[in-house]
Amino acid sequence: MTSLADIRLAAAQPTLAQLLEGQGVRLSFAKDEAIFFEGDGADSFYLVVSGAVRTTRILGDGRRQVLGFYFAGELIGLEPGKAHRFTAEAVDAVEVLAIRRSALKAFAGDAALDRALWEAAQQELARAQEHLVLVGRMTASERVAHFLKDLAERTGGPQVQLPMSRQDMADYLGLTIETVSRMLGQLQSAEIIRLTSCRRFSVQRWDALRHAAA
Amino acid sequence: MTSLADIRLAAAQPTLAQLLEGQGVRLSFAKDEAIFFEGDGADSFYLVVSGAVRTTRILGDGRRQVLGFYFAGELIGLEPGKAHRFTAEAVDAVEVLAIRRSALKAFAGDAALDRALWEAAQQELARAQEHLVLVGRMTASERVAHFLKDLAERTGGPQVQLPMSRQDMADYLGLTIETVSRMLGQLQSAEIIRLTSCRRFSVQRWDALRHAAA
DNA sequence: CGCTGGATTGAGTCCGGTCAAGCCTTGTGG
DNA sequence: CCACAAGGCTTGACCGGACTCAATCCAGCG
Repeated sequence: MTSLADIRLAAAQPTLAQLLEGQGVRLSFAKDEAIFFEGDGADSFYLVVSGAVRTTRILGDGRRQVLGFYFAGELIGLEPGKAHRFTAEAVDAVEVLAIRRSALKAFAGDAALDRALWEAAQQELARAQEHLVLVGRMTASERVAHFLKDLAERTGGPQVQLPMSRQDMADYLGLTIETVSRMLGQLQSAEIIRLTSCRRFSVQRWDALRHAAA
Repeated sequence: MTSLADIRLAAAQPTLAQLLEGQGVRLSFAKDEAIFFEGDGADSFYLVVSGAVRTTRILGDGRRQVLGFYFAGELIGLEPGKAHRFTAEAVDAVEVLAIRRSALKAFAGDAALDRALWEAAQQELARAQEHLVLVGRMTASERVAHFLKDLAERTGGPQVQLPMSRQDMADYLGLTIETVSRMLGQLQSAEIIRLTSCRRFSVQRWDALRHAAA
């Protein structure tokens, strides 16, 4: 059910999902399937409809950095140039809306869409910068705590699902799976979180989690 | 002297500096002076005219991450929201063009400017992501080599100036000044670079430098 | 020429990585 | 429905690269 307040809010700041509704092509991807590869022609944007997507860069010797995780309503493919600068893969079963860049050009002059894209790009930059501080200057336990806090805040519920593997988390945080596992153990011993399964947790003490994330 | 080719190029892809020429207010800052602080209202963009600027984030306990260095022709202040999310400081003597965001709105519809801003934002995102890979997954020597390579490529000349201190470099790379110093020493012993002074170097073997940067 | 602050160098420590073993969950096939 | 296999996760022991602390060097500047 949609309230009047919701309608006003939507009118003031329509989301990308709303603006792009009905546009583009719906595509499905299985767990670990690639949506696009680094080097592929970047002729489309992808709006995540459901599931989780990771973007990654692989170095010659196999080292991997996860640049980001994307959930429903988030946009992938904001890149300069005509080739993708990283790979995007489905973390679990994923549905996306693929929108050709050329199709967007047809909207030129749509102020609401322009504005939403501009905001999304700036938001994306802000996230990359936060991520940089995390990886550049925080300890292993701070990184893991920060990651869990972010995820819990994005989700909202008391039980938080971890769609990604330990390897994904480690490569996102610039750590190893062993270190991630140990830090999770520590946070649990400190009764800050509780791992109800290895892909699901709940926050026991929010203040302590925020403090641990520094 | 401006050739016909230059004019055509400028017409095809005018730079931000060209588009904003004559706009805004020229400001000067002394070494280490702040252009704006984290938390300040973000009502302007700043186009660097001369000198070098660093953007930084400081954590509660004094740890610092340098998010980026900006040189002549580059734009600072692409941020969502109305408050700056980091501090910008002059690395050496700096001149900038301060342009009110509201003044830019007056240009709405200027397709060339819109396009240039959009490109700048995407370029900035790409740089942040490269930086993330550097800090998240590269060794100390790779980080330093990569930094020197980037700087040398941006500069062009055989002699490259380092406007920033070792502390700035360390905080950009997620290392300590001692480690930066040691890695510089190693690169010099390997005859890949030559430090003509501690703020100036030249590349001896480009292939080796690129290789060391992985 | 001496002062001062940044840069270098050295010695020792520690956090996170590596290697290895074992556990637990999930899924599959008898 | 259970046995088993396989892959992901955890745990432990040890190692090493980068950090810390400290002494010294050196360049720029008054």
